[in-house]
Amino acid sequence: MFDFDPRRLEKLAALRESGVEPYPNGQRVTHRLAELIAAGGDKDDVTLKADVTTEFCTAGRLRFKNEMGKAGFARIQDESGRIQIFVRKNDLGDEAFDAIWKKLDLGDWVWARGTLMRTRKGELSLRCTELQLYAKCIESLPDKHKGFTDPEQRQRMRYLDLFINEDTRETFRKRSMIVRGLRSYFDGQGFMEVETPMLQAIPGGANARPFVTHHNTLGMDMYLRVAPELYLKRLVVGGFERVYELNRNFRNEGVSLRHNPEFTMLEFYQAHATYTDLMDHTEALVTDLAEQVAGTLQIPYGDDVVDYSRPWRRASMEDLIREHAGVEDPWDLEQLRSRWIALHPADEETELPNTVGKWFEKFFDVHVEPLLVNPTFVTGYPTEISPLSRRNDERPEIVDRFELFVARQEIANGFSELNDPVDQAARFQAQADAKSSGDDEAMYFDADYVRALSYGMPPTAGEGIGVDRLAMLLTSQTSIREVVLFPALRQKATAPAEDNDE
RNA sequence: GGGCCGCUAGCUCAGUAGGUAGAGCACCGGCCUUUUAAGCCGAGGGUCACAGGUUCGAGUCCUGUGCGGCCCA
Repeated sequence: MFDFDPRRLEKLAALRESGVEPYPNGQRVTHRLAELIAAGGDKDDVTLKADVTTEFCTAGRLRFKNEMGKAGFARIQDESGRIQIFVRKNDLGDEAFDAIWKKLDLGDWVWARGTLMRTRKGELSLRCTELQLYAKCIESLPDKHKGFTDPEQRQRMRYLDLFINEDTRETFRKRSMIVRGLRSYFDGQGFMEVETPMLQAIPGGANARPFVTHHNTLGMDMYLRVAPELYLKRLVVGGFERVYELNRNFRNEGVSLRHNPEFTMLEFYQAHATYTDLMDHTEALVTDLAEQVAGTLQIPYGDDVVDYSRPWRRASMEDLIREHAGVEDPWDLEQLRSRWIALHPADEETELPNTVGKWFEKFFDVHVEPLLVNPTFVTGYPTEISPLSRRNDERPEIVDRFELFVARQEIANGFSELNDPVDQAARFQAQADAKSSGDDEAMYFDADYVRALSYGMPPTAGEGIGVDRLAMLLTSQTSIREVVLFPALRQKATAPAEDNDE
C-alpha cells in the first residue's frame, strides 16, 4: 500500500467536484518555455504588449506562487527553462480564477495560454488569458528556501532532485554528452558498436567477484559479467577488427564514493594496434570531451585542479615506486619488504605480499596513486597481475600495458592483447589455482576463449574506460552516486506491520 | 568489523540545567489586480526512530535495536 496524504486526496476530490479534472489530456502545447524567452528577447513591455496577436500555449511545473487577491504571479518550469506567468481575475474570468488559479499547489503542472509582457521590474512574463490544471501534484515540495540537499534523499528520489535542482539536471546532461561523445569518437574512427553477453556462464575479463544468478529452464547458475573483454576479443578472432561496447558491468564488491555495483564501461579493441596507439586515442578522446563538456582543459576536482593539457605523463610502475616510495630496486623482494616495514612499522607482524606483483600493487596503491593528479599513464605492469596482457618482448616479467590515473584514481586500463593461446592457458591456470586457494577475485579458466585464440587473433590492443569515473572528473563530482541516475542504495526497511499486503 | 555523529510537524531545523514541544517553509481560511525568498491576520498539524531502564516526572540521562552519515580497517 501507498500512504497518500489524506488532505491531498480530499483536494483531488474537491477539484473533481468543481468540474476540474486533475489529470486531463489533449491540451496542445505549442511552445516550450525557452521559446517564450527567446520570443521575448530584450523587447520592452510596450513592444511586447503591442503584439496582441502572438499567443503562446505552454505548460510547466509550478515552482513559485504569489497570490495577490484578484491577481497573482507564479513561476513555471519545463525542461527548457523557466518563466513567470501573470494572472488577473479580469483576464481569466471568475470561474477559472477561483476553481483553478486559487487551487494550484507548488509542484502542479499547469497549462497556460497568453501573451508576453514585462513587469515593472522588467521580468519577462506570460500574461494568461487561459489557465488549466495539467497534472496535479499531491506531494509537498521541499522547503522553498532550504531546497533539497540531502544526498541520500536526492538519490532515492532522483525525480524530485531533477526538477528541484538545476545542477543535477546539468550534471546528467553532461553525462549524456560524454556518452554521445564517446560513441561519436569511435564511430568516427571506424569502430563498430557491438553488444556481447551480460549474462555469462563463465565470468571473465577482470579480477572481480561476480554476481551469481540462476537460469531456471537451463538449470544452471549464471553470472552477471564483470567485463565484456573476452567476448570482444572473440569478435576480433572472428574478423571484426575494430569493435567497441559501451554498457554496464557488475561487480559484487563494496559500494563507496568511487564504486557502484553496476557501472558503465567503454571497451574497445583494435586489431593491428599496440598499447601505445591506445594511449594516443585516450589522450585525444578525453581532451576532446573535456573541452566539449567542461569547456576547458583545467577542471577542478575536489581540492585539485586537473590539467588535461597534452602530452600526458607516461611513467613505469617501477620508476614511480622508486621515486615515491624510495625502493632502490623494486624487483628485489627483500628490499620491498624492508622498505615497507621502514615506512609502516606497525605492519611488521602482519602478513605481507610474497611476490613482486603483489608488492607493486601495494606500494602503488599507498604511495603512488594518491599523488597522481594530472593525467598519467602508468606502464610496465608485472605480468603476474596482468593475466590477459601481452608480455613485453624485451622483458617478459612485465607486459605491454598501461593504466590511466587522473585525480588520484584509475580511469582506464589498456594493453596489447595476449594472443598466444598456450601462454593464455598457462595464465588462466595460474588464476584458477589462485582462486582455489581462496582468492575469490581471481579469474576462471575460460577454455572456449583459449580455443578462440587457438584459431589465431591478429596483434590487437584493447582498453576499458570507466565511464562513470570519466563523468565524475568532467563534471567535478567526487561521488559516483552523483553521476549515476539511480545508484544502488540499501533497501529502506519497512515497518513489519506494513508487510502484509503481498 | 571499530570509532564518532545524527534520527523532533509534509520539508528544513531549534529545544537551553530533566518539568508534558517550537520556528520558517508547505498546507487550510481571510485581506491584497505588477509580486520578486511578496506582505498582513488567523487556524490545523507531533507515538520527539523503536524497545527497555533510572526518575515524582524523560525529546533531554542510561542500555539495547534499527536506519543514515563521516572517519578508520
